[in-house]
Amino acid sequence: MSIYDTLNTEQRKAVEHDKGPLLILAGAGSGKTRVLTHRIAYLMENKGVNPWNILALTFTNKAAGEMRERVDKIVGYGSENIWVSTFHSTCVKILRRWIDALGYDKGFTIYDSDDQKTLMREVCKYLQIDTKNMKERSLLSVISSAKDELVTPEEYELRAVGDFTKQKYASVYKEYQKRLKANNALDFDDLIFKTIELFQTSKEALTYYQRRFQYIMVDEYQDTNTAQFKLIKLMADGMNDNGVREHNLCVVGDDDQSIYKFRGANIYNILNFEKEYSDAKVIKLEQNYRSTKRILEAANEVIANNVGRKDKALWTDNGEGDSVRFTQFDRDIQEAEYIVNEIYQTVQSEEATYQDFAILYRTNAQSRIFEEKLVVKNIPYKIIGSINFYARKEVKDLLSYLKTIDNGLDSLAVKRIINIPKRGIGLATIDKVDDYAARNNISFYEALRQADYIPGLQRAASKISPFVSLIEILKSKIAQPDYSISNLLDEIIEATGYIEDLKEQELENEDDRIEIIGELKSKIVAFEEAALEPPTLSDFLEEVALVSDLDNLAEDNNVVVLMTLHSAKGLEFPYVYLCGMEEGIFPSYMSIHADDPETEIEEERRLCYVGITRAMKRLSLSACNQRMLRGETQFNRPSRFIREIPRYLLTMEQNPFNSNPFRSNSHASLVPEFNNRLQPAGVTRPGNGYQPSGVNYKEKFSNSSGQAGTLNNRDIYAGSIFDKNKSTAPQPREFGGSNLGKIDYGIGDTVSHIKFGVGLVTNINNAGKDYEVTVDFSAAGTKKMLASFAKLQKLS
DNA sequence: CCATTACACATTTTT
DNA sequence: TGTGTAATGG
Repeated sequence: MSIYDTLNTEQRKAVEHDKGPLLILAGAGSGKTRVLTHRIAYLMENKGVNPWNILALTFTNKAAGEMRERVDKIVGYGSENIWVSTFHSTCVKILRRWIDALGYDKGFTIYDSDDQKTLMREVCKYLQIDTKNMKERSLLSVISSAKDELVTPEEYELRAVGDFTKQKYASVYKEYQKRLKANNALDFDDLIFKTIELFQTSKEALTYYQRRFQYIMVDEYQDTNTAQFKLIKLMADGMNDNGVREHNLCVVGDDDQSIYKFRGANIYNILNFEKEYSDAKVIKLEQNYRSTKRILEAANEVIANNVGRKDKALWTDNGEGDSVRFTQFDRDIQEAEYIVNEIYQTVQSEEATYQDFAILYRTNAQSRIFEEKLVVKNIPYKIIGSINFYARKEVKDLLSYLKTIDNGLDSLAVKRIINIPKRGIGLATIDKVDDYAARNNISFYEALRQADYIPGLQRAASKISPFVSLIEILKSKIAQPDYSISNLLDEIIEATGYIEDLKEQELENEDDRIEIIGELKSKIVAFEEAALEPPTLSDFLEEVALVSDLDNLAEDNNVVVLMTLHSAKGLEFPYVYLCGMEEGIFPSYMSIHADDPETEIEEERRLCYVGITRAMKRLSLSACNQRMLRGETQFNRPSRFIREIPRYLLTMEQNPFNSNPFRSNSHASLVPEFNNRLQPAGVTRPGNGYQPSGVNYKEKFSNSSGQAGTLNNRDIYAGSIFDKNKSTAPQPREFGGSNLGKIDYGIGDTVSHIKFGVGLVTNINNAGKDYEVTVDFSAAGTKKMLASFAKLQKLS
C-alpha cells in the first residue's frame, strides 16, 4: 500500500501530472494541501525530480509552515532542499542576494503599513499636500495598485498627462519611492516589484532561478495579483537542461474563495489560466471532506448566485448532519451573550472543547462585544487580527531601537525613538536635523552624529549626543561574538529605562504593556533557539517584518477563536458561528452602495461562502434587529445571504430570549422572505426575485414607528436568563499569559529561566507593581530581572 | 517642548 | 463608541 492509495481519482490525477502547466480548481475542503504535498513526494520518488528544483509558494507563513511540515513528513530525505515559502519571503531571499544590481543595499529594511503611513505623511508635508483632501491611506492605495500592476513612477507620470489628480499622484509616488530608497527600505509591494525588476535587469539572476525552479507550485492562486503572476511566469519560463521550456507550473485555487480583490488580487489570473497556457491541464477537486451535507449544500446554494464563476459542484460523502441554524436576535448584546453561553454549555456537556469553536464576523469592530461576554464567562479566547502584536506601540518602539542599531539608514525608526523615552528632543529639532540631512545628502542618523555642526541647534545638540552615544555603544555590543539579540533587548530596556518610563506614565493598562514586552523577549529567545546558527539582528528583523499573528494561532491551544471572515480562510472548525448576518454589515454597507454593487456584492458572497465552508459539524448563523455601531443604534434587515439558503436546510429561531412579548410582533416584518423550496432540487438556480433595495431599515423603521426610542437595555434584559450585573467585570485581554502580582517562588527556591537555565533565587524586591528578582544562575551568573518579564519557573 | 483638549474618523488587509 | 491626529496654551 502506497501513500497515494488514499487519494481519490481526481486528486491522484493531479498528483501524477508531472510535466506542463496544471490548474487545480480545488473547492473548499477538497484536500488541496494534501494534493500539493503528495505531488511533491510523487515528483521526487517516481519522477526523479531533485528537491532542489522545487518551489512551493503560499501567501501566509502559516500555510508555508504547514506545507513544510507535511512535506517533511511524507518526503523524508532531501525535503529540506525544497523551497517552501511565501511570495514575500521568497522575494526577500532573492533580493538579499541580488538587489545591489538595482542600486539598493543588501541590508534593506522592510516597511510595514505603519511605516508606509509615516513615510507618506512626510511626503505629503514635503509636497505640501493637504491631507484633508488626499488622505495618506488613499494615496498609499493608489501607489499600491500601481505597483500591483507593475507601473513605475515614471510610467505613471507619462500616463497622467492632462489629468491633474493623476499628476499629483505621480509626484507623490515618485517622492515616496525616492524616500524609500533613501532609507534603504522596501515596502511589501516593492518586494515583488523589485524582484521582477531584478529579473528584467539581470539576466544572470533570472537564469539562475529559472534553472533552479524547474517545478513551481502556487497555493491560493486566486489571490495572486498581476505582479505576482508576472513573477511566477518569469520564473516558470525557463529552459530545462535539454533546452526545453516545460512550464512545470502547478497552480491551485478556488475562484469562489477569491476575497482579496480590494487588495489587488486579479481573478483573471485563475479564470484565464488556460488562455495564458494553452496546453494547461485542468483538474477539478469537487469532493469535500470537511463539512456535513447540509452545510455544504447551503454553501453551494449561496455561491450559485454569483455569475461568471468556473462551473463547479462540491459534494461530500459525509453525513447529513444537523440542520443549519439561523437565529434572529433583537440586539447585538443578546447575540453575543447567547452564543457565548451556548459555547459554554456545549463544553460543559463535554461534547466539545473550546478550540472547536470559531466566532466569525465581517468587521473587527464586532469582536468587542463577544470579548466582553467571554470574559464574564471566563472562557479562554483569542482574537485574531485587530491589532497585530508587532503593531503594538511598545513593540514598535523597541523594534525601532533594534532597527536603528541594525540599519542607521532607516530614518523612520530613528525618528520614532529619538524622543522615547523623553529626551527633550522635539519636532523643531527633528525638522532642523532633517533639513541638514537633506541638504548634505546624508541620512538622518548621520546628521545626528554631526549635530554639533547643525546651525540653530545649540542647546538641542547637547541632548542629541547622549542618544547617539547610546546607539553607538549598543552597536558595538551587538558586534561582539556571543552577544545575543535578547541580550541586546535587555540592554536597550535597561539603558533607556523603558519600563520605568512606562510605569511613570501611569497608563491604565501598564501591566498589559509590560507583559507585551515580555512576550517580545520570549519571541526573540524562541527565534534564537530555533535557529541552527546564531541569527543576526537583521535575520530577526526580517522575520518580524513578515509575520502576522495568524501565524501563531497554533500556539494557544484550547481557546475559542474570534476573527474576521477574511482571516478565517484556510481554517476549519467543528462549530462555527457566523454572526452579524445583516444587510449593511454583511454584505457591508460599502459594497451595497458601491459604484458597482453587483461586483462588490459578489465578493461579499464569496466571503460568505468562505465562512460557511469553514464549518465541519455545525453552523450557526445569526442576525440582530438592532445593533450599536459607532455609538449609534442601527436597524438592519437580515442578510440577503440568509435568504439564499433554501428553507429546508435551515432551522429558524426567533429571538430565543423572548423577554419582551410585544417585540416579537413589532419586528415581524424583519423576517426575510426565504428561498422557500422545501425539498432539495437538482442543479437549480432560480433567481428568487429579490432585488437589493439598498434601503437601510433604519429609515423605514424610524419613519413608521417611534417605539425604538422608548426601549432601553432594562426592557430588553428584564427576565433575561443571564445576569446583567456581571457585565462590568474587569477585563483581562487574553488568557494564559501573565501571572503579574503573584509569584510562586521565594528566596532560596530553585528556578529555571528560558535562556539562562537553572538558578537560585537570592533576593526579591518589591518594585512597584512588579518584583525585581535576583537569581544566581549556575551557568550565566547573577542576574536581576523583573518577575513579570523573566517568566521564571519554580523547580523545587 | 509638552500636556491637554478638540476633532475627525471609522470594511475587509494573508505580506 | 473609541481612537488617533491636529491644534492650542502653558
